[in-house]
Amino acid sequence: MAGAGYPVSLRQLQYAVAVADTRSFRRAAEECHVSQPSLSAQIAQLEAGLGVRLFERDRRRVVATDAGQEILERARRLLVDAGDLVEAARRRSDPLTGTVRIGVIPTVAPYLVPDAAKSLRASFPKLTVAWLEDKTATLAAALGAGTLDAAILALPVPLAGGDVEHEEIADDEFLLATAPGHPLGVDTTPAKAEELRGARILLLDDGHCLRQQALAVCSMVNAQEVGFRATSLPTLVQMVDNGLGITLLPELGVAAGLLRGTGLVTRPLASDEPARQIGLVWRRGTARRQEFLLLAKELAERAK
Amino acid sequence: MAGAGYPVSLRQLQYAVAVADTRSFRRAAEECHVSQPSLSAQIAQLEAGLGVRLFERDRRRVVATDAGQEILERARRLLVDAGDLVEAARRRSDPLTGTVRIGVIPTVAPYLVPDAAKSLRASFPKLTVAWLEDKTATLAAALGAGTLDAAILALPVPLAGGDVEHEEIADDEFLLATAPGHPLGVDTTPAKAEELRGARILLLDDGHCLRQQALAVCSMVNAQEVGFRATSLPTLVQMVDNGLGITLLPELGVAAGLLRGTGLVTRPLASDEPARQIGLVWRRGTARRQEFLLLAKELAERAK
DNA sequence: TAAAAATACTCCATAGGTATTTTAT
DNA sequence: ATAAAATACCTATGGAGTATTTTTA
Repeated sequence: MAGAGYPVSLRQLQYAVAVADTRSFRRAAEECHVSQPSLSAQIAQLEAGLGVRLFERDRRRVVATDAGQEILERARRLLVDAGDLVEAARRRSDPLTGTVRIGVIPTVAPYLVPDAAKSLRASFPKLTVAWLEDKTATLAAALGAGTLDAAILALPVPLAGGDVEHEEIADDEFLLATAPGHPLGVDTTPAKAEELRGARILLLDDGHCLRQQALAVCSMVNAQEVGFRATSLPTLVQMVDNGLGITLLPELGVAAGLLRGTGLVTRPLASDEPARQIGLVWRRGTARRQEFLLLAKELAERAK
Repeated sequence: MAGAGYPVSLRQLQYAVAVADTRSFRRAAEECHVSQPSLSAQIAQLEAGLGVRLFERDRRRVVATDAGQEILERARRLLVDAGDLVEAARRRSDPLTGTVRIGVIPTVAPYLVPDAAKSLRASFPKLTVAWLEDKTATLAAALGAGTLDAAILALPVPLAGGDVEHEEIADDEFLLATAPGHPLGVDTTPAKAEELRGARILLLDDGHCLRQQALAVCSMVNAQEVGFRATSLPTLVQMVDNGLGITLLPELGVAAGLLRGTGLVTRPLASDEPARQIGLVWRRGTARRQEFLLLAKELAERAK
């Protein structure tokens, strides 16, 4: 078991990952705050220790070899795990303290974060939350890379690689939103998907997961999407208010005042229509699992 | 992403694990081939870097603190992963070479290993296999600890922690074995479990997984186990030959000559009775996955 | 030629060693 | 009294720095 010690060091792996990320020894050295020769030496030593060339150095670019690809992938995971180990120790000496980086998707952030931040500050005064707003794909990547501690996403989590756990925060139902006077808005009983058939539907831009989820409702009845798309929920609301069509809005946003200042009318969807689940997601093995469970509980309270 | 570098080193973690394993700084130092003060210094530095005390040093014993328990667990995983990374590089530069440590359970080893070793030597001449015979629980632990590369076990794998993959090698059917002239042995048609009702059954000692699997067949019909147990299959065969009862034997052993020199009679069990599956198991993330797939294929051929 | 990585060397921070002290039973 | 870990202090390996050369589009 003891063997002869590992012929690699975490620092060397860190440097190698930086080289892979920046595709340059010089830039990697900058990023790691060491001189280029120092970094070169460490990479050379790493390659010697492993008995394998990791990078092919061409004149104007550095590319990972086939073996390098695999080693780098393992190195990234190892470094994330090492970070988790360190973080675990920090948690031990002082739990619910320090800074936690949480990503939130744009269709949830404005309607949950302000309230949540206030509530968390009250419940966990020593915990600082750095909120980050971005689309699902970006957040998922950051989570895997260890630059994000947790993320508030729509479930199920579409994470390519990487082992994650989650805890549900809220069921976010869709509401059918129409301009005042629109025929679909007169009735106030729950709307069946059937009623959308042939209606002019406005949706969010691509890249928003909310778009996919709304499409799932629409596609069932072949509803007709109009030719242009909104880049945010407030824009979408404006467009509907201007009579360009109808849309589906998340209850969470509406409850948080998304419709303030407009004349929009909403109806719930019939209960058999799909709702989207919002959850708090984190890397399995994170040091802060306990905290995230508490956080999720607190957030679930707030979402009601 | 770059941050300030990790305040821990693989070497420090190695030392810490050695201390946890030996429960002594002095013995850990020996195991790591360094002086005791050197190791003490590294542990102190590690504790300082993590901001947490890992070990409680009492007069005559060293015990891991609560935090130490968790950190050590993470450290072990990290070191295994680091070993896999190094191994992955080695594989790259020279695949199907070197030594691979494979554990085998006692009820399979004598009947598969001799043949398999010969066949593997022919197919992969540069690969040396170090065979290890032990019970399932021991092998599983060694696999998790990284002191074993793979194991031939009965499926499903009863691994507590640790992520493993497997590939099936063989379906090992049970044969009903009786002393010559025993009423259950006259017929040669497949035996129904029903027929075992009330019979005096001989089984292996505890700790052998084969015992559990045979019990699964017996318990269904409430067969009666005799008061003593065999410690190995050959002993079991002798006992049956001496008329102490009947038993269930794995086809694999019988095919390999387990009954040679005895008068035992066997009948297959009816096809709806459970057979045990033998598989090759390895840690997920091992560097040698490709080799193990080839190995399993080769072993599956041999098992026929 | 110019930009990037490799080499040459110097320096110092630190892992490791030996000798010794402290501590707890 | 004794066994084990901590401390003191010295050595030397190797990681990091600056200056320079090599390499190749």
